[in-house]
Amino acid sequence: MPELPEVEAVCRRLRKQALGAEIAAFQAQRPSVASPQTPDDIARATDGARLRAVRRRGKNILIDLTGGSTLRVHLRMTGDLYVIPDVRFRPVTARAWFELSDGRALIFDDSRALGKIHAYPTPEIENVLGHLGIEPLSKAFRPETLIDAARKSHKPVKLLLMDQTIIAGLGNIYAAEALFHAGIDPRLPANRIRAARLRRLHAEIVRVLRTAVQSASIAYMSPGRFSEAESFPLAVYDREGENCGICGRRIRRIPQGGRSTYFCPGCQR
DNA sequence: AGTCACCTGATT
DNA sequence: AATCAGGTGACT
Repeated sequence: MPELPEVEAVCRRLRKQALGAEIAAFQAQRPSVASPQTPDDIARATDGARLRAVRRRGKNILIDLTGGSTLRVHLRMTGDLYVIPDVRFRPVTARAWFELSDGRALIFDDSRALGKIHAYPTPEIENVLGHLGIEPLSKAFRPETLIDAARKSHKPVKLLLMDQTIIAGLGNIYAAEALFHAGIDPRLPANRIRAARLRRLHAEIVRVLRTAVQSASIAYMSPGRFSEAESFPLAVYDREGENCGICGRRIRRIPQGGRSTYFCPGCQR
């Protein structure tokens, strides 16, 4: 589910459904959702507050509240955040929820229970997220940004792309997809890739993410729970053994940084 | 720079 | 029973 495009889609849906809503109560089915903070910390920051704005920074969802607090929600691997008409309809995988004054509920649904909700004074958010790198869909993300970062790193370029302190929001799927479309072998040390190819990679990162945001926003906004997070075809991700749509060679899967990287040995060199 | 722990559920 | 999963931070 959630890399930058899916998180962005959740933010858009939240704005549509819950901006202005008032929080009546916070409940944590699993206290660790707030760790190292406590459910009481979250309740204190949110009781009686209204949702003022919903922002995204990398894969973080930021909910600014009246009263001066901001919630930071991280979906990690399996999290989702959505509004339902009545808290009694929540799924068993609801790890925490906010009861809204209008009777609805904002559900933090997370089957794997790795996601987090934290509360901070709004101005502190800058420091909390200060380690994050550039937003890849912002104007500030230039080819030179990538070229400079690559020059300083000898790790495999796929791991560079997934480093949140360099680019905020790229994850395993879209890093692999961008590298495929740029024709770059994910194993290449970043500092051994020529500037011209990094320019191409920059363009493909932006293109892949924009496409995915569009797709995810439509998928998440349609009524009911999303089940197919990716409704547009991925070129290499999760396609080990299939034939590449461009050159026909078998797509490979290799471990990188403890996770799977998919790539086409014909197209990516 | 690489490995592991955090969790649950789906798949092999 | 074993392996894998789109993330991240804390270890070695």
